[in-house]
Amino acid sequence: MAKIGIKDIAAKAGVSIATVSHAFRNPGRVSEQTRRKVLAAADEVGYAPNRLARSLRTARSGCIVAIIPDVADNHNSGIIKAIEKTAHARGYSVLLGDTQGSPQREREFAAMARSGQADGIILMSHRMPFRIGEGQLDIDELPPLVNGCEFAGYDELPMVGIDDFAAAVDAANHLIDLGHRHIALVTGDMATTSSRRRMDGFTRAMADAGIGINDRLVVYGEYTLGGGEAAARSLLMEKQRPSAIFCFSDEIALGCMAVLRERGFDVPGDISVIGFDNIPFARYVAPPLTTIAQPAADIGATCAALLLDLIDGKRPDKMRHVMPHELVVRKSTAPVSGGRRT
Amino acid sequence: MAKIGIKDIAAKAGVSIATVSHAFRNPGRVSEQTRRKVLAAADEVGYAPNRLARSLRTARSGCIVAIIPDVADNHNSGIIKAIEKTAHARGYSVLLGDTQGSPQREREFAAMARSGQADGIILMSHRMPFRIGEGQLDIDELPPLVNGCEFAGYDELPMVGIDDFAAAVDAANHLIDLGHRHIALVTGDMATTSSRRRMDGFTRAMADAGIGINDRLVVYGEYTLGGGEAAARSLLMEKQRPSAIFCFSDEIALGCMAVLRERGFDVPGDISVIGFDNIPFARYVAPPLTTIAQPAADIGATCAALLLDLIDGKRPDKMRHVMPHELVVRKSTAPVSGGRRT
DNA sequence: TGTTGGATGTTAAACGTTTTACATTATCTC
DNA sequence: GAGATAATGTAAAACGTTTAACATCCAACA
Repeated sequence: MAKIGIKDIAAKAGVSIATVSHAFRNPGRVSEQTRRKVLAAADEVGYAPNRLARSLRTARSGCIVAIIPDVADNHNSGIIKAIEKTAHARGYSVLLGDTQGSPQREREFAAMARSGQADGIILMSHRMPFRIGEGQLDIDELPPLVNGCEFAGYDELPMVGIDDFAAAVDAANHLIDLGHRHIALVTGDMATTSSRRRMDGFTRAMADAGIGINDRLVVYGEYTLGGGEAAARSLLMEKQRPSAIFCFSDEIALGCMAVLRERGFDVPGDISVIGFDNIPFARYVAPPLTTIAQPAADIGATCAALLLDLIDGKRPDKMRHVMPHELVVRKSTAPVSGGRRT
Repeated sequence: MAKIGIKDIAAKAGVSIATVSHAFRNPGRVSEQTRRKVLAAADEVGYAPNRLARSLRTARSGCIVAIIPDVADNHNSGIIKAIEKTAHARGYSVLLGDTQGSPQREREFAAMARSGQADGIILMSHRMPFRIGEGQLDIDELPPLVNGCEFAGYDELPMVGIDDFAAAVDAANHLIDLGHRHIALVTGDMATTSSRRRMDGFTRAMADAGIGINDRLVVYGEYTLGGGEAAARSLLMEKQRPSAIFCFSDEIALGCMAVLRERGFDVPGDISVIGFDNIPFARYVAPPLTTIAQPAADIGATCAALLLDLIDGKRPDKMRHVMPHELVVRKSTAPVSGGRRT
């Protein structure tokens, strides 16, 4: 059985292909009787209209591409799940653009929107994957694009994410309020705007509290369990031991906590640890992790909704969508212990 | 600037559109000189060939769809990451088919392969999303499809996954060897073939050891942290308390361990817990989780490689690809304690 | 010198839809 | 019964590529 197309259905139902198309896409344009005839014929042979042909004709692919550094990251996967969900609800499919941080792959995925393969882009990166200006693309000629969690440098693009600066301030203040003075920092990739803003927030909070930052206690890591692990090891080699560690992600925090435990330190008895993201695991680990909650599902859903609106030609009413974050205090942070004060 | 197409490039370079196409797709068919001319023209205006038109003409979309119950699940996300990686390496994109277990959505995603939107399917479900036989599709008319981790009931389809039966036997024997007799079981969705086979393996191991299974100690849960949590709560209400719990996933295990801890039970002192999957977190939690490791990355990569071969018309040399599993003994299991023997 | 054949380029027909513009009826209004 | 209007169907032109078939040119060869 060769591939069946609209022609076959037309022949089978004894009508023209235009009528078949109308029967599907445009009921009302065709009598109820013929419509049923067509649908019956289609159903009988299991006809599925060719999406490519349709998309070509209508210049709408029905796909969006989500450009994301790592699907396997817990926070990311929560976001992308929400993206997929809302996209699907509105009839769109999502192409998975896992880049592993490679700018080249970011560009490759972004190019899908220029080749018609996708109608828009959710970009969870701080890099603009198109060449803008100077004879190249103009900023308002870009395909529909929304920036998720990161800022690619163009105010003309909608972006959704939390206020990383304020969130970091909250995290730092929590530690400071508990009496901590020797606070270590474990960052993720500092190329990202989110990490930079968190860093700024931390710096500000410390300054406001009149606490100096010990450079030897800030380690520039990466957003993984292994990153946290390595960071903790290096931190423990310092003779000035921190009484608290602020980690830029929960995965980092869990990595840290594992080596702390292994080395015989009690969390939070000896060292407090605060994470970031509030991934589902956070409340299940021992001790349950104090962290800054990000509304991953909302972020993803908002990104998708915004993008689809953009595709539909609706200008968003505001460009910066800052979602609420929240300090979630659990058991991994505690007042600095008098005995161990260093 | 209106959308630029092959015609514009042809005009710009002073050649026919056929030549432009050849210059890209088929160098050698065109002189080096004209080729450069064309590429220059294309580059100047940033021409990107329309993928839809190409796909329509060549009947190749360059996409595959990965049908998976939940991207946010740690084990799944590892698999899909590998799928994306190998697909990308071979020039394919992956459409994300997160189904949340809905058969309807499974069918919707699968339909993408019938409508030309995707060239093949990786199906991580036990349900066949097409109607086979009885006047409908014949089994060898299916789009290229490989079964990942689950078995949809057709030996004609390649499948890749571990030997769930043997893996469950290994897990059970580990517990049995440690002296456990009152072993609880927390399953995931029992509709899946993987869960069933694990159940069979467990049953067999227990039978072989001459240990009766206490029905009150098997709880039919779901593959989530919350599932594990609920299961543990119900298990602790039994007067016959288990000395060990075999969980069908690490997430379930971590959910269990959290409530055990909360209720004052020591793992593994009071109760041993063994998981399944060996997600990255497993070795970072406290206590580090004993589990059955699945080679998630290999599974994903193999699925993708197999599918792409299938698309290229290569018949796989074997249909059943059973990947190695491995018992990873960490600290969440221990010999049954004499004192607490119930 | 006429023939062959490779190298290079072009024409035009697909691919399977959607959609505009038109044709044909049927129905209504006066 | 004429004319207008609505309802329904169809022909054909797109959409932007790829590719088979054909055309031209020129070097090589007998």
